[in-house]
Amino acid sequence: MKSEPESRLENGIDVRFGIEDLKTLPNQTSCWDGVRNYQARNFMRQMKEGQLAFFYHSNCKEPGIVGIIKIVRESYVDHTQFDKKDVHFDASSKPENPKWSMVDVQYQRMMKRFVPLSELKKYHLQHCNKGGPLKNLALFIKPRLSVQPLTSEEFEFVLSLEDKEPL
DNA sequence: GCCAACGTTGGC
DNA sequence: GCCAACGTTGGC
Repeated sequence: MKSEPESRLENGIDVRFGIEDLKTLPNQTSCWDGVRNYQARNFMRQMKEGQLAFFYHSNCKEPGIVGIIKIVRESYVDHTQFDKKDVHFDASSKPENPKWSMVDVQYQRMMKRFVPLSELKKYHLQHCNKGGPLKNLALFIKPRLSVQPLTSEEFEFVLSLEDKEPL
C-alpha cells in the first residue's frame, strides 16, 4: 500500500501520510481513504482482517518499503468521497450508491532495514532473466496502482530482504 | 520539472 | 465500441 511521506499540497491541503504519521495516531490505526482507482479499490475490497501489507513510501526522495501494517477492518464506505472539503471529494458518487471503499490498517513494525525500490527493481530484472519470485511483482507489472496484491511467495521473499545485505 | 505509462471521459 | 484528448501517478 503506497502513501506519500513528504508534505505536498493538493488543492491547498497537505496530502502527506508517511508511516511515521500512522504511528502517531490512536491505536496506531488509520482508515486508508482517498483511493480513487477501481483496480486499487477492488484489491482493498478483497482484503481480509488480519492480513499483512507492506507500507510503501512513494513520490519521495527514497521510494521503497518502510514497514508492515495489518488490515484491522475490512472494506467499508470511504466517507471522504462525500466531503466537499476533502481532496478526494467525488461529486459523481451518491450516498445511496457509493463508489469508493476503504479499509482500516494498523501499524505493526518497521522493516529491519529500508528496502528501496531500486533494490526491488534489481531483483525483478534478475528474476525476469533467470526466474524467481519477483518476476511478476505488481509493483512493476502494474505501475501507478496505489494498492496492489502480492502472492505469499512474493511477500515472503520481499520480507526476507530485510535480513540480507542491500543488493 | 519532465514525461512515460497508464486510466478516464465523452463525442461519434 | 472506438479512440482522441485529457488527467493522474510516481520515478527520475
